Amino acid sequence: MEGRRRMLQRDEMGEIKKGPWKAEEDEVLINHVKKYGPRDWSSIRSKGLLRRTGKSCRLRWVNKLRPDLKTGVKFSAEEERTVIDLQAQFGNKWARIATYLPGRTDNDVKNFWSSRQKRLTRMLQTSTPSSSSTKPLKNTEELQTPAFHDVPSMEAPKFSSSTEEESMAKSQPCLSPRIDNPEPIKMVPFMYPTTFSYQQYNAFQLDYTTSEKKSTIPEQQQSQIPFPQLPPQLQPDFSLPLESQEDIITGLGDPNYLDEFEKNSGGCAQLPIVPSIFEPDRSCQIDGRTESQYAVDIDSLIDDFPPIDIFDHIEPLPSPSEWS
DNA sequence: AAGCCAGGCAACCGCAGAGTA
DNA sequence: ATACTCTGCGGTTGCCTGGCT
Repeated sequence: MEGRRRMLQRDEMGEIKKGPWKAEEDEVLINHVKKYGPRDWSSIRSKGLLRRTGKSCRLRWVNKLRPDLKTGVKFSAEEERTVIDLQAQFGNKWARIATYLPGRTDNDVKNFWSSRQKRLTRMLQTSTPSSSSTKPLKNTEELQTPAFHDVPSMEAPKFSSSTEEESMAKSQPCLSPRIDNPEPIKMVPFMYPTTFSYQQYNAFQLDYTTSEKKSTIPEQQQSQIPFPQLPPQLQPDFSLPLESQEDIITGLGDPNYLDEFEKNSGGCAQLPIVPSIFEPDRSCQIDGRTESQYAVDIDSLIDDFPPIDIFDHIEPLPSPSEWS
């Protein structure tokens, strides 16, 4: 409210104008770019063409007026996958990520990502009643990596130079798999590593039941439940290539996977998201060197399912001695 | 019909780096 | 070497809209 009043005051005083752009202003801006190209943004104001700052003009051009933009088109499943993959590699380098998505701006990517994060957060919060739902998030770090600090980190493939990295990325606009591999994709058995304890596994068991529907199985009996059972829609299919299995795990195979996940996982969705990350599952040649490829990298996992404080609700399992 | 809420989006702000006088 | 300007980036905010109650 205060901002809007300030904005109007400035406007009336003939100072810098802010807020939504009018069609006439767009027209002036487009004409300027036609004449001089997309630069000298500040001169637009100094010449008295518009009462907008150079920054504002540039932003308007880059995000809305540029001719090659995909305005009003939702992110496709492919684009979504690319963003997820690149975000895992580059972090929040939206401008850089946007260069791999024709017609998308850094703002688009940023907005897409934050919407996605919000949505995931909401999903997890709805599914984790009591303490966590009322506990405000303090910072982004808390949002991202609560229980992974002790997990060995998986790094994206190393490149010897930024040029190499860039050329790789350019030749692979959709980076899954990230690197050209002439070999057919290997079938990877979906195995639980022997060093991975049941308790650790259980930490990844996301309970998507509501508080009402929450399991009432006594702890003792829980320990008798056979080792992780997946609901049919999340069962890995060993006949599928790795990527498809990854899709099952992350849900990326379905463009509306979040919707479907939200709808269908009314029961206890157990996501076998851990095992495949512990070992490189394919390798490829880069300039004569062998590079390991991971099915899922830890960062993207974390980002895909920001656990927030879901671990607050993991009840301690009975000790092995209590197992019958 | 009105109110609430979440999602989508546009735009602003602060900061940093590059270029230039 | 320094100050200034321009440009670009990432984070954040606030408005609008549609769906739901």
